[in-house]
Amino acid sequence: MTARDAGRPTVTSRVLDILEAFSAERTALTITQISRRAGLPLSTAHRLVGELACWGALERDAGGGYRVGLRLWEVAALAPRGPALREAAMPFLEDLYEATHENVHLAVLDGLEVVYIERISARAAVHVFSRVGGRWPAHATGVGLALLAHADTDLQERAITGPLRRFTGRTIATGPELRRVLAEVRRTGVAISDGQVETFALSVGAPVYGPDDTVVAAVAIVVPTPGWEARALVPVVRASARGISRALGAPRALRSPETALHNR
Amino acid sequence: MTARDAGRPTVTSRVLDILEAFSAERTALTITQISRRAGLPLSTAHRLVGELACWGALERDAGGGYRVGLRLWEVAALAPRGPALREAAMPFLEDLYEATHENVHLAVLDGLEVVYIERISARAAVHVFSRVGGRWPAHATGVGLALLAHADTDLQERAITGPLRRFTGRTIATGPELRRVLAEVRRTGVAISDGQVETFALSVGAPVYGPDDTVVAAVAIVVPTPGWEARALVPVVRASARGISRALGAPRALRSPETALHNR
DNA sequence: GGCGTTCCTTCCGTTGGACGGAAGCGGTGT
DNA sequence: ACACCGCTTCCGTCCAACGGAAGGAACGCC
Repeated sequence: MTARDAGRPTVTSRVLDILEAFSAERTALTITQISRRAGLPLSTAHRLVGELACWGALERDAGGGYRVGLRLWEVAALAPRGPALREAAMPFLEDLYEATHENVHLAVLDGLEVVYIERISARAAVHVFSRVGGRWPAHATGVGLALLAHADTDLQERAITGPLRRFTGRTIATGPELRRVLAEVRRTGVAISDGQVETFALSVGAPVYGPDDTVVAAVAIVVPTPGWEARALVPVVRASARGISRALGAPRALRSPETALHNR
Repeated sequence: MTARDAGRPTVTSRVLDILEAFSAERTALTITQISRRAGLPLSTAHRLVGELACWGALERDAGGGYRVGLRLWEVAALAPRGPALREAAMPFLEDLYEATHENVHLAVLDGLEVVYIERISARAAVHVFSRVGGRWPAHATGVGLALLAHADTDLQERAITGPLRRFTGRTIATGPELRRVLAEVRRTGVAISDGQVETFALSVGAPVYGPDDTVVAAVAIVVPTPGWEARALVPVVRASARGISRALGAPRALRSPETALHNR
């Protein structure tokens, strides 16, 4: 599947390997470090990094090291599933934050993981595991369950049959359990992850629909668990998701307000 | 200077040309469009785009077109001058927004242009020209003047001697005038752009200092001009800039609060 | 001061991957 | 049915990418 599956390194794959060498822990690297992490000969890394830096995809810092450059960020700011989505959702996320003063998440699905597009956190909030641009297994979090429940059937099957990483004693750990939870999420329209990532945290998530009426993202709110009831958060999260869907132009969000979906 | 100055197209430069083919107006392109915009033969574009899409730098949408991918955005989220800066500044920007409910900008300097890192806008705000990830000439805006005034001397000279694009009758249009304004900005610590981009808008900007006590960014607030006085905004903007500088670990921001810099 | 280490940069002969014209394919409009 | 447009695949040519090697600069240790 990958371009370098046959051990045939192309120039493009090397360039991408260089970008991949950077991580949240290592945002600044020397050429030598890049060459090691990307598995490239020093002279090759030197040449490619030079070209990338010249264009602005990488930048040199004061010490001579390289960092991800502004120019790359400018291009990335055009990603529809990233900043463009964030832009539309921001007002609603701020409302959600104002209503609770807890952690608010906006994420999309990529494979079996969620990628956090935006995060608003309480100043002195509970320990936050998420990071904008960061990833997390979908089966554990509120946003992840909301996204997975509305994903392609074969993707769901891959999640159900695949290994499920365990974070706490309450993390969903078996396929049948995940299948049951996903069905429940589809029935109620919201996903609740109670103590499945951290024992003392609770997350309520809801799917966000795009113009073609498919689920494109999910919002969630994460709160400390003694002190909040999941039931109390369901209406605001659902309303926020509807608002974002409407802003994105989802037909579904324009229809009858909360009748068919509302159970009980 | 450029890698392709000698008309020697390298693979890396072609890959970057492909990324460059995307713009704010055209966020989705077909292979044919990419090949035209990047000036590449179709088969070459096809091969390179395929590799980029395989890695995740580009993504296919429902219609078969290509968009900037999430994976690229993840890497770009590591840029110190982008998201990392934004993260530290966000609480202060929100305070600034709460205090005025007008447009708040955070930007950095790249050449003679500013690049907007973050923007908070009033829901039904005045017409907004800026865009996150967008560029604007530095000599006209509040953020731009604040940044330029503290930039390298030779960069300032390039701005002063270079052509100055005019937006309104009040846009700074001559070198000597710009030189005078920049000196004024350094003296007062704030930059005021009154009607220099749009006739009925006023902007007050202040520099943000990094750990090494150099100016790394600028904050500004943009308000409609009949209804606001620049003088009234100076304290909040300055306080916000100081707050962000402190959050970034600037020694300067820890020193005596507002004595030496405060004039009158 | 001498020496080892580490990292950056440049050079250049070899070679294998990038190149792109051409042809085939599928969809759409007239 | 034909023309058009865009996507995809193929394959022989050739030149740009490759990377080992050597030189150079900066730092730290004995």
